Amino acid sequence: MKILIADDDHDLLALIGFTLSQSGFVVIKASDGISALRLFSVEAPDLVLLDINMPGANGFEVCARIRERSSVPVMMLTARGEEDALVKALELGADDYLNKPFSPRTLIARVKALLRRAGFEANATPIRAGRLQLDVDEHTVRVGLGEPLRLTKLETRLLQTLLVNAGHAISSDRLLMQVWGHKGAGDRQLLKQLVHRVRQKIEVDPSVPQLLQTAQSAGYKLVVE
Amino acid sequence: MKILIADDDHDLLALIGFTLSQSGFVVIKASDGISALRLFSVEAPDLVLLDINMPGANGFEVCARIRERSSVPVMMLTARGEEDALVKALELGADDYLNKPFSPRTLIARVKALLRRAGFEANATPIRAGRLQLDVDEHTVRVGLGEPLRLTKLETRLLQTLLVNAGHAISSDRLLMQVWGHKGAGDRQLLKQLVHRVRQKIEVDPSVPQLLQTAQSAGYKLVVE
DNA sequence: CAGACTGGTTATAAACTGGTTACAAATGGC
DNA sequence: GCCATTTGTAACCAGTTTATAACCAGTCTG
Repeated sequence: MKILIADDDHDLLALIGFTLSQSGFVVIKASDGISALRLFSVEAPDLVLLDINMPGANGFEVCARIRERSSVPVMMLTARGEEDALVKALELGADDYLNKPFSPRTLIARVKALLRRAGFEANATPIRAGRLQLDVDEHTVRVGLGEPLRLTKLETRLLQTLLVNAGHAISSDRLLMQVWGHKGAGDRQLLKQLVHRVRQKIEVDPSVPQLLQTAQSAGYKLVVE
Repeated sequence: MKILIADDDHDLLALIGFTLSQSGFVVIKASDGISALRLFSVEAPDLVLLDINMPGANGFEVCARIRERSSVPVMMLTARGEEDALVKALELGADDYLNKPFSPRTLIARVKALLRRAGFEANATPIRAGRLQLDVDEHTVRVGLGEPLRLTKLETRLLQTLLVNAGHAISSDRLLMQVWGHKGAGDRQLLKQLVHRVRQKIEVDPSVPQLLQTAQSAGYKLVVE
C-alpha cells in the first residue's frame, strides 16, 4: 500500500514517513506542492497526506488537482486554528483531516480507517520490478517464472524498500532505518547478514549477484534491465 | 432506513436530525447514553451515530454495549483533540467516525457509505470460499458437502476474516484486532489457541492443515484451490 | 606501506514463533 | 445455585529467525 506525504517540514516528513513505513506502507515523500503533484502522477499512491501550508502549491491546490482526476483518499494535515481552511479543504474533496500535533498511533489508526473506508481492505497487489515480484502480505517473492519463495519479516522489508526504489542505490543507513527502524554503528553487521541471506534465496549464484547488487560505499541496489 | 443519534448537544442533535431526515432517513434522537441504549433496544435502528462525550453513559460504554449484541454499524462523533478516545472507539468496534465540525454534505456521504459497506456484510448470505461455507448469523460452517459444524463466537469471527480475504495471508496483529478488538504482547497465545480449536473442527487431519494454513511469520491464510 | 574501513562469509548464541497439552476462569442456560 | 461450553493462561517443545562475533579480502587514505 503506497502513501504519498507532502509537507514542507522536513522533520515531520521524516517522522511520518518512518511511522508509516514501520506499519508496512510504502512511503513517497514530497516537500512542496509541485513535487507532490508530479509524484502523484508518477507513483499513483493509494492515499495522500497533505499539509495545508506548503510552498509551491498549497494543500488546497494540490487537493483540487488530485480530485480532478482521481478519487484517491486524501487526508489533510492541519495546525490548530485553521478551522476555516479545514472546512474549505473538506468542501474541496478531502476525505479526512488530522490536527497537529498527533501521535504515531493516531496517525496509523486514522490512515488505516481511511483506507478501509475507501474499500481498500487488504488486497495489496504484489510489487513488481524487473524479474522480481514481491508479495508483502504473503512474505513471498517470485524470481522470473519460478516458484514463490518464502521470506522472513526482515527479508520482506528489505526487498520491499529495494523494489520500490528499483534501479537506484539505497544507502545502508536508509536501509537500516527502513528495515529495523533505527540506525547505529553496531548495526552494520545486521544489514550484511540480511543481504547475504536474501542473496542465498533469490540469486542463481549468490557469489555473483545479478539482482541485489552492491553499490560500493553507497549501499545496495536492485538491478532492473 | 432508521438511524439512532445520541448527542447531548441539543442544537447539534437537531441539525443532524434535520439533515438526515431531509435525505429520507427516519431519525431517532437520544440526548444521553442511557436513553440511547433503551432506544436502541426498542427501535432496532440500522445505524447508530454516537457522540463520545455524553452524560449518562459515554460513547464508549454505549458502543461496547451495542457491540455485545449487534453488529449494527456505529459511527462516532468526536471533537478536536480526542484522538486517543477515537482510537479507543475504533478498537472497541466502532465502524467509522466523524470529526466535528462537519458539513451536512460530509455527514450524508459518510452515513451512506457506511450503510453501503454494512449492507454488503450483513447480506445474510453465507460467505463461501473454496470448500468452506460460513453462515455468520447461524455460527456454522460447512466443509465441502459435510454437515454444518457449530462454531463459537470467536471462531466465527476468525473464519469470517479469513474467508473474506481468502487466499491472502492475514497478519496475526490484524486477526487479533478483528477478532478481539485489541492487540497486545500477551495476546499471541489467544490466536494460537483459537486457530488450534478451529483446525480441530474443520480440518480432516488437524496436524496437517489443508484449509487454515500458517504463513510463517506473516500470519494465517485460508487456502482456496 | 600501515591502518581504517567496507563488504562477504562462516559459525554460534539468543530470541522469537507456532503447535501442543493441561488447566483455570468466565460465560450462559437451566 | 449447577453444569456444560467457551475463553483465557501457562508451560513446554521444536523449528525458525535474528543478533552477535570473528575472520578474511579488498579498497581507500594519509
